[in-house]
Amino acid sequence: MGRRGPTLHEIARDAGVSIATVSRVARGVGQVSPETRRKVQEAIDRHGFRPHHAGRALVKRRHAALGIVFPGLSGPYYSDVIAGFEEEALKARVSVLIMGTHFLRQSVDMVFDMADRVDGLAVMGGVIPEGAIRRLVDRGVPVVLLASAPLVGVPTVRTENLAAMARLTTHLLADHGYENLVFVGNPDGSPDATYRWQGFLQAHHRLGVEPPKEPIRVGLQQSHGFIAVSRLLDENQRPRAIVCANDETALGAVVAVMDRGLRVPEDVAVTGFDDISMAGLAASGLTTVHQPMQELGAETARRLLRHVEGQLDVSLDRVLETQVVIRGSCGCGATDAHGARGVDADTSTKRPSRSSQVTRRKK
Amino acid sequence: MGRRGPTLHEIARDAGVSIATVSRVARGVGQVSPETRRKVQEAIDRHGFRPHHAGRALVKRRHAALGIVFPGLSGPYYSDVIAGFEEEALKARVSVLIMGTHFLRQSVDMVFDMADRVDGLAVMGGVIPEGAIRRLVDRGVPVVLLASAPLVGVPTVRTENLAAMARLTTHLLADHGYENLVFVGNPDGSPDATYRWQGFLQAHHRLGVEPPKEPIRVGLQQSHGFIAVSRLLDENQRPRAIVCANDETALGAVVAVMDRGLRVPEDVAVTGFDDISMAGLAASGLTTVHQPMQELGAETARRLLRHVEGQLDVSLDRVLETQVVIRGSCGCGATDAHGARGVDADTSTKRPSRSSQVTRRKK
DNA sequence: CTTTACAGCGCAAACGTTTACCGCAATACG
DNA sequence: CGTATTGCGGTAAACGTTTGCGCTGTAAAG
Repeated sequence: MGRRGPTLHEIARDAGVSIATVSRVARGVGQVSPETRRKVQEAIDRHGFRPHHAGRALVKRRHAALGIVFPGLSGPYYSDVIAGFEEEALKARVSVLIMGTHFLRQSVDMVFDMADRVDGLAVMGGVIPEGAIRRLVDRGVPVVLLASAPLVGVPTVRTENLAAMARLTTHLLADHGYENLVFVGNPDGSPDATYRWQGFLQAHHRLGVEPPKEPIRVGLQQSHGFIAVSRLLDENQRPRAIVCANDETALGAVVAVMDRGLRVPEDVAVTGFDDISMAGLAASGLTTVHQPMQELGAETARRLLRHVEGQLDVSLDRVLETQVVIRGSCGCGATDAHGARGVDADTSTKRPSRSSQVTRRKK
Repeated sequence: MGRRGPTLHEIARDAGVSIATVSRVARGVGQVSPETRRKVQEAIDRHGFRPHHAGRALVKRRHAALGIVFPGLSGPYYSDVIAGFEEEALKARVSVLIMGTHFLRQSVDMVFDMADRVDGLAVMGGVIPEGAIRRLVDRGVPVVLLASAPLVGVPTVRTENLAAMARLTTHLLADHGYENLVFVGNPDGSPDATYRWQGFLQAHHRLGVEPPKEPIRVGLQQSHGFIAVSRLLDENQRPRAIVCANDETALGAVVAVMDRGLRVPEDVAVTGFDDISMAGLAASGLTTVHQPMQELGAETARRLLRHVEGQLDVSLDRVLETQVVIRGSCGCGATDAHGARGVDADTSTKRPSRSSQVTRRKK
């Protein structure tokens, strides 16, 4: 166990120079004669020398790594955010440490462990308590919050949730004239869900419609949507439309509805949020809100990188735009079956619909 | 920029002891009187001391980190494998470095960079050339191959692809009596695709049926399946069944078929591979092969951990079982619409079907 | 009262880098 | 021919830990 490969000293001995010279040659800096450089380079190649990361990190006081913390790791949402984050980090030649808290209590400790081996940390909203974030920041750890409610003194990157959900809900209420909507999702579960629930409420209030007292509080996975809606229908409380906190629960909801022999959207309309790449597939295509998940990750990485350099205003709160995407599951143009987003996004038709600021997307 | 937080020295000075004692107290080891321990612990708490990772890594010659390398990062497949890997690593209190090569040439260098800062590396099959793997191993880097063709001297963890695909293809050929099958996927793209193509061929040969000369060589994303099948149908070459290399392309294929006004499975049957959680949703539920992706990641992590400890037989080639899952898209029981796997897997009915070793799954 | 044992803790040597500083030799300049 | 200048490259001091070793002093054993 332990170290593999040669050190500066061995190369130095072999090449008959000092370790300083080897270090200079290896990094291609400093004043070294072509002659010496060649000789040293040969020794480096011969031994396959590569500098040990820890030694470098110690003296440079940089880990050359960024960390990102999520509640869990599986699911299309996380993977897209991670992909954007990682790609941007790689460009800056910085490694990415990843962690899912899995909702364990011990996970806060693990986040602190992680903080000790990276230069900066991206933390998704809601995964660890605010107090822990504060302590991290107080320790001097550069932190960027991701999809989180803003916290004073901590830069944030997120997407617009509230207004988008309000527009989507308004579309159901005003354009379709649906009454009796339900909301599936737990507002206390994550900041995203909180804002979406608020947008749902806001739309009702603006239109003078009484919203449901309570959302159906379940998690964000497909199975949660399925179970919640199955139960709802079994109780013979059939809503006209089901507004889900994200696409995965919405897809679960669609299955549950169809499972009871009902049709989407004729009997029950369903909407989602996120616009994951599968959203175009379900039944007649899921009406949802598009948010740029990959860009969310990428922007977070860029900000974090700047934060590490001390070049970021910590009061930053970047809000990325989102867009309502109308497909079939809300009841619009049922003939536009299964719009295939992600398949050919460039040619997707965007045109104003009945409700302004709403994009209708087909094929 | 650089270091934040106090060092052993500052705590030692403050507590009036030596750094050795502080180190011992911080780690809870060695002989320290209760009195001293208390005093030092107070100083540690007061300053919020946490040991600097690089210092420790240097002397312990351990990074306490594992790396995992994929071609890309987004998509349900990777996220599940990663989730399994990460969870297992976390249990061992080891960090996870993640990287997507994005099919760039420079990525091989980056893999070597990564190798310098982890204790072991999991590499997905096909992402970097075999020669690079060899060099990694020669340098003494513990490597475990993931979903790769076996390579002598390098432990491998993978899932059974060939036989499963042969069973699935046999089901289409023999049980359904379909002729004129096409295969969508690039056998040269990844080891998984290679084995699946071979299984497809094997089934044909065993039944004495002439297989297609060539597969339709496209990538593994949904859009690739959509485009490939759209083109195929536009050329008026309608196959009776489309066997896809994975679920995502299969889902793309389903959309393409429906887009032409054709029905799945009545006009064209479609099958996938992987059994991602969305597979239960598409149209009448995707017939596919279930493979334990999360377990694949977890098992890889466990093996890698043992490899790092020098306790792993490098000739290991672990093959995880897979299972054909029959849903509606192959033409079986069209009334079983949209089996919702993942929703309630425990209650899923498993019963022998016409073709042995095949599981029929509904709801 | 002397020896032995051992708990408690400090000293100092690693671990493998980077880099400020300095000395030396060769060149340029007056 | 003496003096600045400059290019090379070596010396050594960090960076922050862990840990083998050895020195104390007190307690137990003889």
